Amino acid sequence: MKQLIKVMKALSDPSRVKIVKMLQHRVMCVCEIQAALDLAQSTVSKHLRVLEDACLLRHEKEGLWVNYHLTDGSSSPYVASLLGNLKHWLDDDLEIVHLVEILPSIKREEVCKK
Amino acid sequence: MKQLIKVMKALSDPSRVKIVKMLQHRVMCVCEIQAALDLAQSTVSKHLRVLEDACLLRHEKEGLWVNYHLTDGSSSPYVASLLGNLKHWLDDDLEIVHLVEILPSIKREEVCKK
DNA sequence: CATCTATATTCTCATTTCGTAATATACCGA
DNA sequence: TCGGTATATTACGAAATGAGAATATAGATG
Repeated sequence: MKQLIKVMKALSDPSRVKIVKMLQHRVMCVCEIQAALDLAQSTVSKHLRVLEDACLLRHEKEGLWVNYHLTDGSSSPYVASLLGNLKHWLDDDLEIVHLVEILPSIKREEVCKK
Repeated sequence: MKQLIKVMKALSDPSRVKIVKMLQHRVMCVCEIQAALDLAQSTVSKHLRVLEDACLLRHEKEGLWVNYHLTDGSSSPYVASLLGNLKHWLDDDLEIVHLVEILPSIKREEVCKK
């Protein structure tokens, strides 16, 4: 039960769902996600932690950057099903469509170094 | 997006998930659910409202009683998928197993009239 | 080592959420 | 219509949540 609740809670926030939808298209670092969602860096960092704690994401360090990507869902049937569903859910949501559209223009070399 | 978040939030609380799992087995009125979960009546009533607002439940009046039951999921793919998944999810969860076990012993004629 | 940069953590505040008790409402039966 | 019962709604407190600012940490580079 605890694990299910953790996954459901993780996916109960629009920003976090948007993060998942973006990561379906490519690996992203924190500052790229921050640029896409227009949130404070600490806010993004915390959202990522919640998603990772629910086993929806993983991260790998690449120098200064930290790359986040979706997991394969092998940690639990909840994660597998929901990540599977989210592959098509919201694909016609206007906000998501827009996010995915601007995704190619968000490059870490340009977005960071403020 | 809003609809998805509403469904996810509705299923982000253990008590509400328990209600869904019980309703898989039979229709229940508020006082029966209250007896099963050992919560205040107002608490149960509010949980039911959240679930119904997310289109996971419906209710029908039967005299003084209000019978709650699961929907068929036709309101949205989110509801359909999650209700579908919840048909087998948690079936081996100890707390859920226990709830389902005591379910037959909870009868409105005995449980109400305090 | 000193410094810059990307990220994580901490602090604080506003909002939401979950719970109960108290009250209001709806419906049944006498 | 009156009393009783089941449920919904309201009021309110404690705890969790989501946001940003400020600070700490980690890694790269000179």
